[in-house]
Amino acid sequence: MQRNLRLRHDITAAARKYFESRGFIEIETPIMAKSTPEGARDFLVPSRLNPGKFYALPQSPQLFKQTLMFSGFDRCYQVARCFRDEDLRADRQPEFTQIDLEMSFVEPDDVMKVIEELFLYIFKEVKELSDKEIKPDFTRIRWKDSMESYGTDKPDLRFGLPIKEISDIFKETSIKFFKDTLKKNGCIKSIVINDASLLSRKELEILTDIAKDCGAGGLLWIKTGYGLEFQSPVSKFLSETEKRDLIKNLNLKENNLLLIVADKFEVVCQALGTIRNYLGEKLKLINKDEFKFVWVYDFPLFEWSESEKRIVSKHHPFTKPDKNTICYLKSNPLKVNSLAYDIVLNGEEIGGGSIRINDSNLQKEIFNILELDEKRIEENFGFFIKAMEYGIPPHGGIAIGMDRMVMLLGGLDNIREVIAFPKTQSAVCMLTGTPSTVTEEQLREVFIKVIEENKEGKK
RNA sequence: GGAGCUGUCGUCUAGUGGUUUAGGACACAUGCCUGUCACGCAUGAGAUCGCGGGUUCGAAUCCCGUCAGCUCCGCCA
Repeated sequence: MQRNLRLRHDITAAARKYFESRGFIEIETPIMAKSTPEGARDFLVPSRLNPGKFYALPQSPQLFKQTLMFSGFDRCYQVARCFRDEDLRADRQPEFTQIDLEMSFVEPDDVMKVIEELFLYIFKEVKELSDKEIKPDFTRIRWKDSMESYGTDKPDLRFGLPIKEISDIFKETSIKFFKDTLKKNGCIKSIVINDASLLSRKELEILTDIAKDCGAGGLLWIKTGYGLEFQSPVSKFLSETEKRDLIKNLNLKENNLLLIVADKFEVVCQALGTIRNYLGEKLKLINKDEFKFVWVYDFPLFEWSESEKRIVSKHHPFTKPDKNTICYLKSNPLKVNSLAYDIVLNGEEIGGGSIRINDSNLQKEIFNILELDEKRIEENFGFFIKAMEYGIPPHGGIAIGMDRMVMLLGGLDNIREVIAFPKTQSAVCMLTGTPSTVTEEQLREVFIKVIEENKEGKK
Protein backbone atom coordinates (compact mmCIF):
# COMPACT_ATOMS: atom_id res chain seq x y z
CA MET A 1 0.00 0.00 0.00
CA GLN A 2 2.77 2.40 0.91
CA ARG A 3 4.53 1.63 -2.33
CA ASN A 4 1.25 2.19 -4.21
CA LEU A 5 0.57 5.59 -2.67
CA ARG A 6 4.13 6.61 -3.35
CA LEU A 7 3.78 5.52 -6.96
CA ARG A 8 0.58 7.54 -7.14
CA HIS A 9 2.35 10.57 -5.75
CA ASP A 10 5.24 10.20 -8.18
CA ILE A 11 2.87 9.94 -11.13
CA THR A 12 0.81 12.96 -10.02
CA ALA A 13 3.95 14.97 -9.43
CA ALA A 14 5.33 14.06 -12.84
CA ALA A 15 2.04 14.98 -14.49
CA ARG A 16 1.99 18.40 -12.80
CA LYS A 17 5.57 19.02 -13.86
CA TYR A 18 4.74 18.00 -17.42
CA PHE A 19 1.69 20.27 -17.71
CA GLU A 20 3.54 23.16 -16.20
CA SER A 21 6.31 22.76 -18.78
CA ARG A 22 3.70 22.73 -21.54
CA GLY A 23 2.16 26.02 -20.55
CA PHE A 24 -0.94 24.64 -18.84
CA ILE A 25 -2.16 26.32 -15.71
CA GLU A 26 -3.88 24.43 -12.93
CA ILE A 27 -7.24 25.92 -12.00
CA GLU A 28 -9.46 24.58 -9.24
CA THR A 29 -13.21 24.56 -9.83
CA PRO A 30 -16.08 24.23 -7.35
CA ILE A 31 -16.84 21.00 -5.55
CA MET A 32 -20.21 22.43 -4.57
CA ALA A 33 -21.65 22.47 -8.05
CA LYS A 34 -24.85 22.05 -9.97
CA SER A 35 -26.87 18.92 -10.47
CA THR A 36 -26.83 17.79 -14.09
CA PRO A 37 -29.71 16.07 -15.83
CA GLU A 38 -27.55 13.80 -17.98
CA GLY A 39 -25.19 11.11 -16.85
CA ALA A 40 -24.58 9.38 -13.57
CA ARG A 41 -26.54 9.88 -10.36
CA ASP A 42 -25.40 12.97 -8.41
CA PHE A 43 -24.38 13.18 -4.78
CA LEU A 44 -26.51 15.94 -3.28
CA VAL A 45 -25.68 18.46 -0.57
CA PRO A 46 -28.53 20.41 1.01
CA SER A 47 -28.20 24.18 1.23
CA ARG A 48 -28.98 25.74 4.62
CA LEU A 49 -29.16 29.25 3.19
CA ASN A 50 -31.40 28.17 0.34
CA PRO A 51 -34.08 25.94 1.84
CA GLY A 52 -35.12 23.09 -0.41
CA LYS A 53 -32.20 23.59 -2.75
CA PHE A 54 -29.20 21.38 -3.27
CA TYR A 55 -25.66 21.49 -4.46
CA ALA A 56 -24.40 18.49 -6.39
CA LEU A 57 -20.87 17.17 -6.19
CA PRO A 58 -19.37 17.33 -9.69
CA GLN A 59 -19.27 14.21 -11.85
CA SER A 60 -16.51 16.03 -13.67
CA PRO A 61 -15.46 19.69 -13.99
CA GLN A 62 -16.61 19.63 -17.62
CA LEU A 63 -18.68 22.82 -17.76
CA PHE A 64 -16.23 24.79 -15.66
CA LYS A 65 -13.33 23.71 -17.84
CA GLN A 66 -15.14 24.77 -20.98
CA THR A 67 -16.18 28.07 -19.46
CA LEU A 68 -12.53 28.77 -18.68
CA MET A 69 -11.82 28.32 -22.38
CA PHE A 70 -14.42 30.98 -23.14
CA SER A 71 -12.58 33.28 -20.74
CA GLY A 72 -9.31 33.04 -22.59
CA PHE A 73 -7.39 30.47 -20.59
CA ASP A 74 -6.35 28.48 -23.61
CA ARG A 75 -4.61 25.64 -21.78
CA CYS A 76 -5.76 24.59 -18.36
CA TYR A 77 -5.88 21.42 -16.33
CA GLN A 78 -6.62 20.18 -12.87
CA VAL A 79 -6.19 17.14 -10.70
CA ALA A 80 -9.91 17.01 -10.05
CA ARG A 81 -11.93 15.06 -7.53
CA CYS A 82 -15.08 13.69 -9.14
CA PHE A 83 -18.15 12.02 -7.68
CA ARG A 84 -20.65 9.57 -9.15
CA ASP A 85 -23.31 7.88 -7.09
CA GLU A 86 -23.31 4.53 -8.85
CA ASP A 87 -22.50 1.00 -7.74
CA LEU A 88 -18.87 0.14 -7.05
CA ARG A 89 -16.59 -2.30 -8.83
CA ALA A 90 -13.00 -3.46 -8.58
CA ASP A 91 -12.08 -0.55 -10.86
CA ARG A 92 -14.71 1.99 -9.74
CA GLN A 93 -15.07 4.15 -6.63
CA PRO A 94 -17.82 6.73 -6.05
CA GLU A 95 -15.18 9.35 -5.37
CA PHE A 96 -12.21 9.40 -7.70
CA THR A 97 -9.59 11.63 -9.28
CA GLN A 98 -9.22 12.76 -12.85
CA ILE A 99 -6.46 14.60 -14.60
CA ASP A 100 -8.74 16.86 -16.53
CA LEU A 101 -7.52 19.20 -19.22
CA GLU A 102 -8.95 21.53 -21.84
CA MET A 103 -7.31 23.37 -24.74
CA SER A 104 -8.45 25.98 -27.24
CA PHE A 105 -7.93 25.78 -31.01
CA VAL A 106 -7.21 22.07 -31.14
CA GLU A 107 -8.06 19.00 -33.20
CA PRO A 108 -8.33 15.49 -31.74
CA ASP A 109 -4.80 14.81 -32.85
CA ASP A 110 -3.42 17.69 -30.75
CA VAL A 111 -5.05 16.39 -27.59
CA MET A 112 -3.85 12.85 -28.28
CA LYS A 113 -0.29 14.09 -28.80
CA VAL A 114 -0.36 15.93 -25.46
CA ILE A 115 -1.49 12.79 -23.66
CA GLU A 116 0.96 10.47 -25.43
CA GLU A 117 3.78 12.77 -24.47
CA LEU A 118 2.42 12.91 -20.91
CA PHE A 119 2.72 9.14 -20.68
CA LEU A 120 6.17 9.12 -22.23
CA TYR A 121 7.17 11.70 -19.65
CA ILE A 122 5.67 9.67 -16.80
CA PHE A 123 7.46 6.53 -17.95
CA LYS A 124 10.69 8.51 -18.02
CA GLU A 125 10.30 10.47 -14.77
CA VAL A 126 8.70 7.97 -12.41
CA LYS A 127 11.50 5.85 -11.06
CA GLU A 128 9.55 2.65 -10.61
CA LEU A 129 8.57 2.77 -14.28
CA SER A 130 11.82 4.06 -15.75
CA ASP A 131 13.76 1.36 -13.89
CA LYS A 132 11.87 -1.31 -15.78
CA GLU A 133 12.84 0.34 -19.07
CA ILE A 134 9.43 -0.36 -20.56
CA LYS A 135 8.35 1.69 -23.51
CA PRO A 136 4.65 2.42 -23.77
CA ASP A 137 3.14 1.58 -27.12
CA PHE A 138 0.44 3.75 -28.75
CA THR A 139 -1.86 2.75 -31.59
CA ARG A 140 -5.21 3.99 -32.87
CA ILE A 141 -8.33 2.16 -33.90
CA ARG A 142 -11.77 3.26 -35.10
CA TRP A 143 -14.60 2.39 -32.77
CA LYS A 144 -16.28 0.29 -35.46
CA ASP A 145 -13.09 -1.65 -36.19
CA SER A 146 -12.50 -2.24 -32.51
CA MET A 147 -16.00 -3.64 -32.13
CA GLU A 148 -15.58 -5.83 -35.23
CA SER A 149 -12.17 -7.23 -34.31
CA TYR A 150 -12.27 -7.33 -30.52
CA GLY A 151 -15.96 -7.14 -29.65
CA THR A 152 -15.39 -4.19 -27.32
CA ASP A 153 -14.59 -0.49 -27.33
CA LYS A 154 -11.71 -1.12 -24.93
CA PRO A 155 -9.60 -3.77 -26.63
CA ASP A 156 -6.68 -5.46 -24.93
CA LEU A 157 -3.99 -5.44 -27.60
CA ARG A 158 -1.46 -7.40 -25.59
CA PHE A 159 -2.62 -10.50 -27.43
CA GLY A 160 -4.15 -11.47 -30.79
CA LEU A 161 -7.15 -13.77 -31.18
CA PRO A 162 -9.04 -11.31 -33.40
CA ILE A 163 -12.70 -11.89 -34.11
CA LYS A 164 -13.49 -12.68 -37.77
CA GLU A 165 -16.67 -12.00 -39.65
CA ILE A 166 -17.93 -15.15 -41.41
CA SER A 167 -21.54 -14.20 -42.18
CA ASP A 168 -20.96 -14.19 -45.94
CA ILE A 169 -19.77 -17.78 -45.97
CA PHE A 170 -23.15 -18.90 -44.67
CA LYS A 171 -25.42 -17.02 -47.08
CA GLU A 172 -26.83 -20.30 -48.41
CA THR A 173 -26.49 -22.26 -45.17
CA SER A 174 -28.76 -25.11 -44.17
CA ILE A 175 -27.94 -24.62 -40.49
CA LYS A 176 -31.20 -23.37 -39.07
CA PHE A 177 -29.99 -20.95 -36.39
CA PHE A 178 -27.47 -19.42 -38.79
CA LYS A 179 -30.23 -18.92 -41.33
CA ASP A 180 -32.52 -17.35 -38.72
CA THR A 181 -29.80 -15.03 -37.50
CA LEU A 182 -28.94 -13.77 -40.97
CA LYS A 183 -32.61 -13.31 -41.81
CA LYS A 184 -32.91 -11.01 -38.79
CA ASN A 185 -29.91 -8.96 -39.95
CA GLY A 186 -27.67 -10.55 -37.35
CA CYS A 187 -24.14 -11.71 -37.99
CA ILE A 188 -21.91 -14.74 -37.55
CA LYS A 189 -18.43 -14.31 -36.17
CA SER A 190 -15.63 -16.53 -35.05
CA ILE A 191 -12.43 -16.74 -33.06
CA VAL A 192 -9.81 -19.19 -34.29
CA ILE A 193 -7.55 -20.97 -31.84
CA ASN A 194 -4.48 -22.56 -33.35
CA ASP A 195 -4.19 -25.54 -31.06
CA ALA A 196 -7.56 -27.18 -30.43
CA SER A 197 -6.06 -29.39 -27.73
CA LEU A 198 -5.61 -26.34 -25.46
CA LEU A 199 -9.30 -26.41 -24.62
CA SER A 200 -10.88 -29.43 -23.00
CA ARG A 201 -14.51 -30.40 -23.32
CA LYS A 202 -15.07 -28.80 -19.94
CA GLU A 203 -13.48 -25.54 -21.04
CA LEU A 204 -15.82 -25.46 -24.01
CA GLU A 205 -18.72 -25.80 -21.58
CA ILE A 206 -17.43 -22.81 -19.63
CA LEU A 207 -17.07 -20.79 -22.83
CA THR A 208 -20.62 -21.73 -23.79
CA ASP A 209 -21.87 -20.47 -20.45
CA ILE A 210 -20.01 -17.19 -20.98
CA ALA A 211 -21.68 -16.81 -24.38
CA LYS A 212 -25.10 -17.55 -22.90
CA ASP A 213 -24.54 -15.07 -20.06
CA CYS A 214 -23.88 -12.46 -22.73
CA GLY A 215 -27.29 -13.14 -24.25
CA ALA A 216 -26.21 -15.45 -27.07
CA GLY A 217 -28.14 -18.62 -27.82
CA GLY A 218 -25.00 -20.65 -27.43
CA LEU A 219 -21.51 -21.23 -28.72
CA LEU A 220 -20.78 -23.39 -31.75
CA TRP A 221 -17.39 -25.03 -32.09
CA ILE A 222 -15.72 -26.62 -35.08
CA LYS A 223 -12.43 -28.53 -34.88
CA THR A 224 -10.26 -29.23 -37.88
CA GLY A 225 -8.78 -32.69 -37.51
CA TYR A 226 -6.27 -34.54 -39.67
CA GLY A 227 -6.67 -33.70 -43.34
CA LEU A 228 -8.76 -30.72 -42.29
CA GLU A 229 -11.69 -32.97 -41.53
CA PHE A 230 -14.35 -30.89 -39.75
CA GLN A 231 -15.53 -32.09 -36.35
CA SER A 232 -18.51 -30.25 -34.92
CA PRO A 233 -22.05 -30.72 -33.69
CA VAL A 234 -23.10 -29.26 -37.07
CA SER A 235 -20.47 -30.93 -39.26
CA LYS A 236 -23.03 -32.88 -41.29
CA PHE A 237 -24.85 -29.63 -42.15
CA LEU A 238 -21.74 -27.91 -43.49
CA SER A 239 -21.57 -27.85 -47.27
CA GLU A 240 -18.31 -28.42 -49.13
CA THR A 241 -18.36 -24.80 -50.30
CA GLU A 242 -18.74 -23.55 -46.75
CA LYS A 243 -15.87 -25.74 -45.55
CA ARG A 244 -13.68 -24.54 -48.42
CA ASP A 245 -14.50 -20.88 -47.73
CA LEU A 246 -13.84 -21.26 -44.01
CA ILE A 247 -10.46 -22.84 -44.70
CA LYS A 248 -9.60 -20.12 -47.20
CA ASN A 249 -10.92 -17.06 -45.36
CA LEU A 250 -9.68 -18.04 -41.92
CA ASN A 251 -6.52 -19.67 -43.22
CA LEU A 252 -7.31 -22.85 -41.28
CA LYS A 253 -4.74 -25.52 -40.58
CA GLU A 254 -5.03 -28.92 -38.96
CA ASN A 255 -6.01 -29.00 -35.30
CA ASN A 256 -7.56 -25.52 -35.27
CA LEU A 257 -10.60 -24.69 -33.17
CA LEU A 258 -13.30 -22.28 -34.29
CA LEU A 259 -15.57 -20.69 -31.72
CA ILE A 260 -18.63 -19.28 -33.43
CA VAL A 261 -21.47 -17.07 -32.23
CA ALA A 262 -24.42 -16.06 -34.39
CA ASP A 263 -26.73 -13.34 -33.12
CA LYS A 264 -27.37 -9.60 -33.20
CA PHE A 265 -24.18 -7.57 -33.73
CA GLU A 266 -24.13 -6.32 -30.13
CA VAL A 267 -24.62 -9.77 -28.65
CA VAL A 268 -21.94 -11.34 -30.85
CA CYS A 269 -19.49 -8.59 -29.88
CA GLN A 270 -20.27 -8.96 -26.20
CA ALA A 271 -20.01 -12.76 -26.26
CA LEU A 272 -16.87 -13.15 -28.37
CA GLY A 273 -15.26 -10.12 -26.73
CA THR A 274 -15.72 -11.65 -23.30
CA ILE A 275 -14.54 -15.05 -24.53
CA ARG A 276 -11.51 -13.45 -26.13
CA ASN A 277 -10.51 -11.80 -22.87
CA TYR A 278 -11.12 -15.01 -20.96
CA LEU A 279 -8.91 -16.93 -23.39
CA GLY A 280 -6.21 -14.27 -23.20
CA GLU A 281 -5.88 -15.03 -19.49
CA LYS A 282 -6.59 -18.74 -19.68
CA LEU A 283 -4.14 -19.50 -22.47
CA LYS A 284 -1.57 -17.17 -20.87
CA LEU A 285 -1.27 -15.01 -23.97
CA ILE A 286 -0.80 -11.84 -21.96
CA ASN A 287 2.62 -10.42 -21.19
CA LYS A 288 1.98 -8.70 -17.87
CA ASP A 289 4.97 -6.40 -18.28
CA GLU A 290 3.59 -4.77 -21.39
CA PHE A 291 1.77 -1.43 -21.63
CA LYS A 292 -0.36 -1.30 -24.78
CA PHE A 293 -2.14 2.01 -25.17
CA VAL A 294 -4.75 2.36 -27.86
CA TRP A 295 -6.81 5.36 -28.90
CA VAL A 296 -10.34 4.44 -29.84
CA TYR A 297 -11.91 7.12 -32.03
CA ASP A 298 -14.79 7.70 -34.42
CA PHE A 299 -17.35 6.84 -31.77
CA PRO A 300 -21.06 7.17 -32.47
CA LEU A 301 -22.33 10.48 -31.09
CA PHE A 302 -25.43 8.88 -29.58
CA GLU A 303 -26.70 5.50 -28.54
CA TRP A 304 -30.14 4.11 -27.84
CA SER A 305 -30.94 3.69 -24.16
CA GLU A 306 -33.21 0.70 -23.70
CA SER A 307 -33.95 1.62 -20.08
CA GLU A 308 -34.88 5.24 -20.80
CA LYS A 309 -36.36 4.53 -24.24
CA ARG A 310 -34.61 7.50 -25.77
CA ILE A 311 -31.40 8.58 -27.45
CA VAL A 312 -28.57 9.43 -25.05
CA SER A 313 -25.08 10.84 -25.55
CA LYS A 314 -22.39 8.21 -25.86
CA HIS A 315 -19.79 10.61 -24.48
CA HIS A 316 -21.48 13.78 -23.22
CA PRO A 317 -23.85 16.35 -24.74
CA PHE A 318 -21.06 18.85 -25.52
CA THR A 319 -19.23 16.54 -27.89
CA LYS A 320 -18.84 17.85 -31.42
CA PRO A 321 -20.28 15.73 -34.23
CA ASP A 322 -17.96 14.57 -36.96
CA LYS A 323 -18.34 16.69 -40.12
CA ASN A 324 -18.57 13.65 -42.42
CA THR A 325 -21.66 12.25 -40.71
CA ILE A 326 -23.33 15.37 -39.28
CA CYS A 327 -25.67 15.34 -42.31
CA TYR A 328 -27.61 12.51 -40.62
CA LEU A 329 -28.25 14.56 -37.47
CA LYS A 330 -31.92 15.11 -38.33
CA SER A 331 -32.69 12.00 -40.38
CA ASN A 332 -30.88 9.34 -38.35
CA PRO A 333 -28.90 10.67 -35.39
CA LEU A 334 -27.63 7.20 -34.47
CA LYS A 335 -25.56 7.27 -37.68
CA VAL A 336 -23.68 10.40 -36.63
CA ASN A 337 -20.13 9.96 -35.39
CA SER A 338 -18.35 12.27 -33.00
CA LEU A 339 -14.97 13.82 -32.40
CA ALA A 340 -14.61 11.80 -29.21
CA TYR A 341 -11.67 9.62 -28.32
CA ASP A 342 -10.95 7.19 -25.51
CA ILE A 343 -7.56 6.05 -24.38
CA VAL A 344 -7.43 2.39 -23.42
CA LEU A 345 -4.56 0.73 -21.58
CA ASN A 346 -4.30 -3.08 -21.56
CA GLY A 347 -8.03 -3.46 -22.12
CA GLU A 348 -9.18 -0.88 -19.57
CA GLU A 349 -10.52 2.55 -20.38
CA ILE A 350 -8.35 5.06 -18.57
CA GLY A 351 -9.55 8.26 -20.17
CA GLY A 352 -11.79 9.90 -22.68
CA GLY A 353 -12.34 13.25 -24.25
CA SER A 354 -13.59 15.10 -27.25
CA ILE A 355 -13.61 18.26 -29.27
CA ARG A 356 -16.56 20.29 -27.95
CA ILE A 357 -19.38 22.06 -29.67
CA ASN A 358 -18.78 25.80 -29.97
CA ASP A 359 -21.90 26.77 -31.87
CA SER A 360 -24.97 27.59 -29.81
CA ASN A 361 -27.46 26.46 -32.47
CA LEU A 362 -25.81 23.09 -32.82
CA GLN A 363 -25.65 22.75 -29.04
CA LYS A 364 -29.39 23.47 -28.77
CA GLU A 365 -30.10 20.96 -31.51
CA ILE A 366 -28.17 18.28 -29.62
CA PHE A 367 -30.13 19.03 -26.45
CA ASN A 368 -33.33 18.69 -28.49
CA ILE A 369 -32.33 15.31 -29.85
CA LEU A 370 -31.63 14.25 -26.25
CA GLU A 371 -35.22 15.30 -25.48
CA LEU A 372 -34.21 17.76 -22.78
CA ASP A 373 -37.07 20.21 -22.52
CA GLU A 374 -36.51 23.93 -23.07
CA LYS A 375 -37.01 24.83 -19.43
CA ARG A 376 -34.49 22.25 -18.30
CA ILE A 377 -31.95 23.42 -20.87
CA GLU A 378 -32.35 27.04 -19.83
CA GLU A 379 -32.12 26.14 -16.15
CA ASN A 380 -29.06 23.91 -16.44
CA PHE A 381 -27.13 25.26 -19.37
CA GLY A 382 -28.54 28.74 -19.99
CA PHE A 383 -25.34 30.54 -19.08
CA PHE A 384 -23.42 28.13 -21.25
CA ILE A 385 -25.44 28.63 -24.41
CA LYS A 386 -25.45 32.38 -23.82
CA ALA A 387 -21.65 32.37 -23.78
CA MET A 388 -21.61 30.41 -27.03
CA GLU A 389 -23.83 32.99 -28.65
CA TYR A 390 -21.18 35.64 -28.02
CA GLY A 391 -18.68 33.44 -29.81
CA ILE A 392 -16.21 31.10 -28.19
CA PRO A 393 -13.03 29.49 -29.45
CA PRO A 394 -13.13 25.94 -30.75
CA HIS A 395 -11.79 23.77 -27.97
CA GLY A 396 -11.49 20.25 -26.67
CA GLY A 397 -9.94 18.23 -23.93
CA ILE A 398 -9.73 14.96 -22.13
CA ALA A 399 -9.89 13.45 -18.66
CA ILE A 400 -7.64 10.65 -17.47
CA GLY A 401 -8.80 8.47 -14.59
CA MET A 402 -5.89 8.86 -12.19
CA ASP A 403 -6.77 6.02 -9.85
CA ARG A 404 -7.29 3.48 -12.61
CA MET A 405 -4.17 4.65 -14.40
CA VAL A 406 -1.99 4.26 -11.30
CA MET A 407 -3.58 0.88 -10.66
CA LEU A 408 -2.63 -0.37 -14.12
CA LEU A 409 0.83 1.18 -14.16
CA GLY A 410 1.42 -0.40 -10.76
CA GLY A 411 0.35 -3.80 -12.07
CA LEU A 412 -2.54 -3.94 -9.59
CA ASP A 413 -6.03 -5.25 -10.16
CA ASN A 414 -8.05 -3.25 -7.66
CA ILE A 415 -8.56 0.49 -7.50
CA ARG A 416 -8.70 0.44 -3.69
CA GLU A 417 -5.02 -0.46 -3.75
CA VAL A 418 -4.13 3.03 -4.92
CA ILE A 419 -6.57 5.06 -2.81
CA ALA A 420 -6.02 6.06 0.80
CA PHE A 421 -9.15 5.24 2.81
CA PRO A 422 -11.23 3.78 -0.03
CA LYS A 423 -14.91 2.86 0.25
CA THR A 424 -16.15 -0.73 0.46
CA GLN A 425 -18.47 -2.17 -2.16
CA SER A 426 -21.42 -0.76 -0.20
CA ALA A 427 -19.78 2.69 -0.31
CA VAL A 428 -18.84 2.71 3.37
CA CYS A 429 -15.56 4.00 4.81
CA MET A 430 -14.31 1.20 7.06
CA LEU A 431 -12.16 3.51 9.15
CA THR A 432 -14.67 6.19 10.02
CA GLY A 433 -17.93 4.39 9.40
CA THR A 434 -19.03 7.02 6.90
CA PRO A 435 -21.81 7.54 5.95
CA SER A 436 -23.48 7.97 9.32
CA THR A 437 -26.68 9.38 10.75
CA VAL A 438 -26.85 13.02 11.86
CA THR A 439 -28.81 14.72 14.62
CA GLU A 440 -32.38 15.94 14.26
CA GLU A 441 -30.97 19.40 14.84
CA GLN A 442 -28.64 19.18 11.87
CA LEU A 443 -31.44 17.90 9.66
CA ARG A 444 -33.78 20.72 10.74
CA GLU A 445 -31.13 23.27 9.87
CA VAL A 446 -31.10 22.10 6.28
CA PHE A 447 -34.85 21.49 6.12
CA ILE A 448 -34.56 17.76 5.60
CA LYS A 449 -36.77 15.00 6.88
CA VAL A 450 -35.64 11.39 6.72
CA ILE A 451 -38.27 8.95 5.60
CA GLU A 452 -37.96 5.68 7.52
CA GLU A 453 -38.92 2.69 5.44
CA ASN A 454 -36.55 0.24 3.85
CA LYS A 455 -35.16 3.12 1.93
CA GLU A 456 -34.00 6.47 3.22
CA GLY A 457 -34.82 9.44 1.08
CA LYS A 458 -33.86 13.04 1.23
CA LYS A 459 -36.45 15.80 1.44
C1' G B 1 -32.41 -5.00 -7.73
C1' G B 2 -29.98 -9.99 -9.20
C1' A B 3 -26.05 -14.13 -9.20
C1' G B 4 -21.80 -16.19 -6.90
C1' C B 5 -17.57 -16.61 -3.37
C1' U B 6 -15.72 -15.73 1.58
C1' G B 7 -15.99 -14.90 7.14
C1' U B 8 -10.91 -18.88 12.57
C1' C B 9 -5.99 -14.97 17.94
C1' G B 10 -4.01 -7.80 16.60
C1' U B 11 -2.52 -9.48 11.20
C1' C B 12 -1.96 -13.54 7.59
C1' U B 13 -3.67 -18.23 7.91
C1' A B 14 -3.96 -24.43 8.97
C1' G B 15 -8.02 -27.06 10.01
C1' U B 16 -14.29 -30.22 5.43
C1' G B 17 -18.32 -34.48 11.55
C1' G B 18 -14.65 -37.15 16.85
C1' U B 19 -7.52 -36.33 21.68
C1' U B 20 -8.95 -29.67 18.53
C1' U B 21 -7.80 -28.44 26.14
C1' A B 22 -8.59 -25.04 17.76
C1' G B 23 -2.27 -25.60 15.16
C1' G B 24 1.41 -22.24 12.79
C1' A B 25 3.79 -17.62 11.10
C1' C B 26 4.33 -12.40 11.94
C1' A B 27 3.25 -8.86 15.68
C1' C B 28 3.00 -8.39 21.27
C1' A B 29 4.99 -9.31 26.69
C1' U B 30 9.01 -11.24 29.94
C1' G B 31 13.90 -13.16 30.34
C1' C B 32 18.56 -14.58 28.14
C1' C B 33 22.17 -13.89 24.24
C1' U B 34 24.21 -10.38 20.91
C1' G B 35 28.32 -5.05 16.76
C1' U B 36 22.95 -6.80 16.07
C1' C B 37 20.29 -5.01 11.16
C1' A B 38 13.96 -9.60 8.12
C1' C B 39 18.96 -10.90 14.84
C1' G B 40 18.84 -15.62 17.64
C1' C B 41 17.03 -18.65 21.88
C1' A B 42 13.47 -19.63 25.82
C1' U B 43 8.92 -18.67 28.20
C1' G B 44 4.17 -16.35 28.06
C1' A B 45 -0.28 -13.78 26.93
C1' G B 46 -3.72 -13.65 22.96
C1' A B 47 -9.73 -16.98 19.27
C1' U B 48 -17.38 -17.15 22.88
C1' C B 49 -14.30 -20.13 15.02
C1' G B 50 -19.17 -13.04 12.19
C1' C B 51 -24.15 -13.53 14.58
C1' G B 52 -28.93 -16.47 15.37
C1' G B 53 -31.34 -20.99 14.78
C1' G B 54 -31.38 -26.24 13.19
C1' U B 55 -29.47 -31.47 12.11
C1' U B 56 -26.38 -34.87 15.19
C1' C B 57 -24.40 -38.78 20.76
C1' G B 58 -20.90 -34.99 18.92
C1' A B 59 -20.46 -28.92 14.57
C1' A B 60 -15.17 -24.19 13.14
C1' U B 61 -16.63 -28.28 9.79
C1' C B 62 -23.42 -30.08 7.37
C1' C B 63 -28.37 -27.17 6.65
C1' C B 64 -31.42 -22.53 7.06
C1' G B 65 -31.57 -17.41 8.19
C1' U B 66 -28.95 -12.91 9.06
C1' C B 67 -24.91 -9.43 8.93
C1' A B 68 -20.30 -7.99 6.83
C1' G B 69 -16.41 -8.17 2.99
C1' C B 70 -15.35 -9.40 -2.04
C1' U B 71 -16.34 -10.56 -7.58
C1' C B 72 -19.73 -10.06 -11.50
C1' C B 73 -24.62 -8.46 -14.07
C1' G B 74 -27.87 -4.24 -14.05
C1' C B 75 -25.98 0.86 -13.35
C1' C B 76 -21.37 4.07 -14.44
C1' A B 77 -23.64 11.31 -19.79
